[in-house]
Amino acid sequence: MEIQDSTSPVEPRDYTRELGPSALGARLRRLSERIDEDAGRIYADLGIPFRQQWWGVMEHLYDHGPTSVGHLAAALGISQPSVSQTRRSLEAAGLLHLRADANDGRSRRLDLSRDGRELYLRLSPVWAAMDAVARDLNAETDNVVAALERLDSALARSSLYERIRNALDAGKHASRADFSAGAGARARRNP
Amino acid sequence: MEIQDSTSPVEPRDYTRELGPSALGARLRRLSERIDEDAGRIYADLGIPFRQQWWGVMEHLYDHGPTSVGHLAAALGISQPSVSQTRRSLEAAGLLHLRADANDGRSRRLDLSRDGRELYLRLSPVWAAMDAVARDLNAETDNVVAALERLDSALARSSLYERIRNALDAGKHASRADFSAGAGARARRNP
DNA sequence: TGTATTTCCATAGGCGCCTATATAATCCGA
DNA sequence: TCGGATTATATAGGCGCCTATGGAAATACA
Repeated sequence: MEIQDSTSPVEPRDYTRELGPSALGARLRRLSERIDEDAGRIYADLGIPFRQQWWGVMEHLYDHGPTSVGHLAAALGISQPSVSQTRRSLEAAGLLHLRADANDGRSRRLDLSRDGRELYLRLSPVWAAMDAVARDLNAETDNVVAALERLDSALARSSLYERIRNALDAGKHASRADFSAGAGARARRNP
Repeated sequence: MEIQDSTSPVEPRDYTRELGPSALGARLRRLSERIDEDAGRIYADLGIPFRQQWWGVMEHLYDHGPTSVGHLAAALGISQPSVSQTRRSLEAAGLLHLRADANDGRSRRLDLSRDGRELYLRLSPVWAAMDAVARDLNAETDNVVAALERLDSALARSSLYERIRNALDAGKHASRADFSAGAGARARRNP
């Protein structure tokens, strides 16, 4: 996975394999990007311009019909500006209509265009195949999705911020000692 | 977790809980961002300007001493432009020195500045606390890190792209049938 | 020695999300 | 009725990574 530079005096390693939020966050991001990239290549192979961010919006509109930016945001669990941005790119691609809401001058009704519906139908079997692959992958990884679920739940119970704050506050005296010991140990290791 | 809009006619749901690469990718990204955000809040609380992307580079330079952009990229398993970009922001923050390599006119030697070293030492106990939290979190989630490891390994064995390609190619005839059935089923559900 | 190829790094632009902010419309209480 | 508070959405800018590209230096080969 890593680029092995045999002339490197330094042993290459995947630094995201270490613990710590920086490593964990980076690792999750990297996996996410790898998955996005691979899925993107499939669309490119099929000659279909498609963006990952379109999927949730398209699916929701196809399944549930016209709705507002805010409802979409709530339904998809993402922020309103994200929906707004997605709406904009979908519209630019001719896949979505925007109309004023008859009952509220602030609100916009979003709906898939004919092209949007056709694209959705065209991609449905692709997504079905992707789903099947993801299911297999999940089984192969001994249910990584459940593990992510557990992580989600754990962070919902107590956010990482809270956890770290508690650790820092609880270790207020001990961390002084750790600071000195840590600094010393680190200083010795420095060439 | 979701914004519950009680006036919404649509049942909100976390769409990343579904299977499929789009959902899985989005879920990983979301977790990554949540973790980044929470860690970022800690630095903000401490009044320390710090960016997530600095961590790997700083740690490596502190531990191993001056090195080149390319070596850092290999060591950290990220792309050279990412290192280049991180180098730039570190330098702008006064945390890193850049020097020409005496033996190769194309290469640059990167090293932590005095300020960079001091920041590293200052943050070490914070990172130690973060590590401990991550360890607890990992235990609480029944080893989510191992699950991510398995996902990494599975994708290294066979990329998602390959897997989806195989599924699409294998289902060439079946997917025609699925397409018709799927389209029909979907069309009926559309209001 | 000259040229083609490779290596190193900087830069540009993109991705999909986020928060912050601004503007306009709507609601509600005095 | 008016004005403050709330709601709906667009826009700006940022994050940390990526690929693609370009320029310069080094290397390889005829």
